[in-house]
Amino acid sequence: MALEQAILVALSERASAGYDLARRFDKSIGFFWSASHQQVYRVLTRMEQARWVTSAVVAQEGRPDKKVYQVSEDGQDELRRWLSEPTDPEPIRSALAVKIRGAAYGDAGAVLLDVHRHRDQHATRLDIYLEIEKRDFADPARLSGHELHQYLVLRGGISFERGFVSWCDEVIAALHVPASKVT
Amino acid sequence: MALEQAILVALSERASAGYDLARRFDKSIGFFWSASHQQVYRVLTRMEQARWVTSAVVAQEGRPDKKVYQVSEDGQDELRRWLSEPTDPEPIRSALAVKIRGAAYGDAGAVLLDVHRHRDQHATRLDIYLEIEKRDFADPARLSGHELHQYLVLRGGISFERGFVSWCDEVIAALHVPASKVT
DNA sequence: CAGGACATGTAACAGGTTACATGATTAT
DNA sequence: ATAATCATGTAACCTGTTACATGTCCTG
Repeated sequence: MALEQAILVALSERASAGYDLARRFDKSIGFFWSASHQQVYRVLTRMEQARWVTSAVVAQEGRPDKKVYQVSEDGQDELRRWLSEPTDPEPIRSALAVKIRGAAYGDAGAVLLDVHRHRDQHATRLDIYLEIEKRDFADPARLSGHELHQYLVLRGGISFERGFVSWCDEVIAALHVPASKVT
Repeated sequence: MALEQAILVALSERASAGYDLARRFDKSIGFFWSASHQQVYRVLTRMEQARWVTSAVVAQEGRPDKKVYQVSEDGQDELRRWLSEPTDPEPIRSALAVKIRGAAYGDAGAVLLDVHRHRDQHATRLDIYLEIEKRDFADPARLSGHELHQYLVLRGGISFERGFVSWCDEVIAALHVPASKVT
């Protein structure tokens, strides 16, 4: 129910073809709402039928034509409506947490290895966010409007990734067999 | 793909009927992997066919019979296999982040209100976790094995909720129109 | 000439949500 | 009486994933 709205936000920021949109869902907007290109195309078709977006075919040189979508007035209404409505809390699904909790029923060492892997992935993601923060939001005190909003979402990502990494470190510290216990 | 394994972990901790399992997915294990009772029943049926679990009907006085499930040897094998396998990162879907990012295209005040709501929900959840920590894990240095694992997962929840609340506070501080700007 | 980027999709399936259905017992 | 708790499900639907399909152009 919210991929539609995420697309409305993305298209409000910039009109795009399905392909471009799908790539934007691999970064930027996709950092907070992931979607595959198949999903994007399917939903875009549905949204055009509902008249939330309109499309215009744009011819290009040396490349296939593309269908550029933009938000219609109905789409703007819908986005406004959704923004004013309370969101219900997202269900949590952390396979890593399930694994840690169940580690005693299998190879706890393998689970620890996986915690390491996730730690590294999230640390990498954190670095990307910190880069973006440095590059695009050097002076946060002066931000306002849309830029401020983007910055705040990025801050959420930074805080989330930092928390994840430090949790992994705590798990690693607790489960990594200390020398005193090996004997 | 991981509800099966979450159920295997839950049933390894304690054999249960579908109804009890479903309730445990409303708390405890459900804090990290949510599932509705319909899902639990459906997957349990599938798992019994795959012989990962076995069931025994237990008659009760003054209450309907219940089918108590327990993990079979095949189920234990499957859980061990899954625990040794790398988990891929969970896709992130935060409708609240999408909302904040799109706040400029609608009523930013309503979005702020929703941020407050989420802040409160997560603060409540944090309190629950802190209560559990105090009650069940008073002396974390002495924990080992399964109890330690449970504790570490709880620590993850605490860190996540704390991070969420402080992110909301940052958003509220940044978007709450300061008196100097009202004039 | 092979591989990757550009561009748009379809089809089958798996996973999750919402609504409905049944029936007993216990507490208010 | 009525609602809540115990207990187990079915059916329809929506969302998301995986695999497949097609064709052009540009770069190495």
